[in-house]
Amino acid sequence: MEPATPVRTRVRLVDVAELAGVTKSVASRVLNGDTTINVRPSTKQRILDAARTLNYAPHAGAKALAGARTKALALLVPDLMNAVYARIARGAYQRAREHGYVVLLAEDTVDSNAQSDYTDLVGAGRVEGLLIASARQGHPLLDSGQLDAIPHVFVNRSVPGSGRSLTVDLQGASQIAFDYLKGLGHERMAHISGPGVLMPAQEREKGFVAAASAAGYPAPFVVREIFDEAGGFRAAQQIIEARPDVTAVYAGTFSQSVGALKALRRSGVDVPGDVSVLSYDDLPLAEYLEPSLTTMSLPLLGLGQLAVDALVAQLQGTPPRDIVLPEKPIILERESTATVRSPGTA
Amino acid sequence: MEPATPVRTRVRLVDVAELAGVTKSVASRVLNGDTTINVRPSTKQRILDAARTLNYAPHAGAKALAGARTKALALLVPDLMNAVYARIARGAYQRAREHGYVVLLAEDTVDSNAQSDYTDLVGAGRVEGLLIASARQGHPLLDSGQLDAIPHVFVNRSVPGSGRSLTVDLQGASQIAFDYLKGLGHERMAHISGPGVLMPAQEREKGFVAAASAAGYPAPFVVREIFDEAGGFRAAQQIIEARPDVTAVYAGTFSQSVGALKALRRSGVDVPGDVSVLSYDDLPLAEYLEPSLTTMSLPLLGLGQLAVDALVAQLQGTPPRDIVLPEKPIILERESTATVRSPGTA
DNA sequence: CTGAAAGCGCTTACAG
DNA sequence: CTGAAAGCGCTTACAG
Repeated sequence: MEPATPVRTRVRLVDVAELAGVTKSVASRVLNGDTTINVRPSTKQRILDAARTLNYAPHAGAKALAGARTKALALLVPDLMNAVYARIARGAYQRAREHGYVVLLAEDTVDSNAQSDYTDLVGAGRVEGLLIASARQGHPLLDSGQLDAIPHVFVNRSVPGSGRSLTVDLQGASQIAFDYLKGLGHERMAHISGPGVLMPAQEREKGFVAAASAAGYPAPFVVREIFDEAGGFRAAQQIIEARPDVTAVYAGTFSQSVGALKALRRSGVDVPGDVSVLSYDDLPLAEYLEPSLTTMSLPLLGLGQLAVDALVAQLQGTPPRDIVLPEKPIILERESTATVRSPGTA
Repeated sequence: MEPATPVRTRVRLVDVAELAGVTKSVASRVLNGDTTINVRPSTKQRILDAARTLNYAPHAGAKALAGARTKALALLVPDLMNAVYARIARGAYQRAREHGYVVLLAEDTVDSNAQSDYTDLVGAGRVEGLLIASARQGHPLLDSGQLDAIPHVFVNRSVPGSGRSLTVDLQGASQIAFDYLKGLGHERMAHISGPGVLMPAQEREKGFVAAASAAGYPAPFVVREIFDEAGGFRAAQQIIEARPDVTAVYAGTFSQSVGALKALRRSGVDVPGDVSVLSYDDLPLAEYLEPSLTTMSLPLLGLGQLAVDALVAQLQGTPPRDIVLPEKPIILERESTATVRSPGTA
């Protein structure tokens, strides 16, 4: 059994140079857009044409070895199945291509070996930088000190002291959420938050509580559950039980909202008649649920795009800094939220 | 502005060799598990220890240049947001790691440039092989002849004549679906199929129609719509309008089912009282919809895993062949399906 | 300005 | 069996 060998032998830089009647050096410089070189436009054109004719694709490994940039970035996400990361990834891909970079996506799950992911991608010299959307507190990469050696950016994660966090203003989002619900006349609200160790959950929670306090409203009832449907389900049960007078629920994720909807329905609580539900993450599905979900839409695509911008800037020597996306999240109103029921109607 | 240079200089093979007191050659062979070499166990151990101590990570580019395998595969999916591909991807990652490979994920959307994706990954020598889950008919890669030069496998896509298709038996799945609905007493069924050009849609459709015909049942009413919620919504509307006597709907995707549920609800059709809905793709969400969705669960993780196995085998010289997953899909029964309503009850 | 040459970090025939 | 050496395809000081 012979290893399958590619049929066609690789087109090399020399081949291009030969066809264009120049040396490798010139061809290399022209192809790489070196501006310090001075070649006749006709020569330049000949080289470009030759490359196109031969379908020249430079060997990434050779380039990297010779000291050139690999023009590759890696994006680490905690969960491929999560639509939020899928959006961020899409934004990152788009923008990366505009910068001439490829993005290599890796799922950095809790049980997968972050260490070997890192080694495979960074240690092996495959990528120039890392977009990390998977950094929870205590993440192995954070403590290993390995990140010191490589340009990186934290996406949708504020890592204290890193100076490299790219985030949406979630406290601000919670303020918007509060104002919206308040505008509908709600006073007794609950918030379905996430695991305490997760920064986004903390931010949302803090902002919501602060907003209520600033408005002189009763403190929202906060319950922390994991970010999936089951978490939302349990959270809603707790809310109904502990605070039956709550008229509005603000949930941290789409999945939690779906779970909450189910729990409320089960308990005979009408949405939005008795309780309004405000969700996160405007997925196509939101419109098709029963009732359709009012959602807070975060600029996720933009987050991915700006993350790439920030990383590329870092690669070019700009000192890294924390960035909070300027775009405000917006609320897309659907059926799950409504004016508060008049007191005593229930 | 200086380019950010990594602080630590790279640990090379020589460094490991030196520390272990051997030459590069020996170190290389030992590290790569060359069995033809004969070294004392103690020497071998010293080399391994040295590598670990120094945290040695071989430069992927240099290895590739020197003719070694890159130990990297690329997976092309049409849509990152689609949970089906996320599962396939997860399966592929797992298995690839077991084989010592990295998987680079790329979203190969209709409007993205498949050509440049290809060039970036294959042409640049970044990967040894391609897992293609994005090949629709007329896909640029299919006609360009470029695939001749690289080992590849089509995942969940049967590309006629390729001899490299890895698929689930969707006709068989449709047979199972039919038998299930028939078992519930349904006779007048409809099928929400997908765009005619997509092989999976064709297979499902063909199998369902054939099953009905073989059983001597009326031909199912088939409507072709795109694979998302909106498609399912429109499809259900057409079904209600054209065939109000239909009692069971078999939808090709989860999203279509969600859309269909909404359309039925809107039209006052009770699910499963009036019409049963059988969906595909057992997502966590299925349980939380109203009513919860009965789904056909495909061995998606296994598909990703076997795809990697097949590609790795190909890389080792085994002639490629079409493979149909042996595992049968299973039906997870929930609330959206029920025994047919007794005739005339409506 | 331009081209010849060195060197990036590996692997693997090949000679000893 | 083992080690010195060539070579993979590039880039980029450096000498001319």
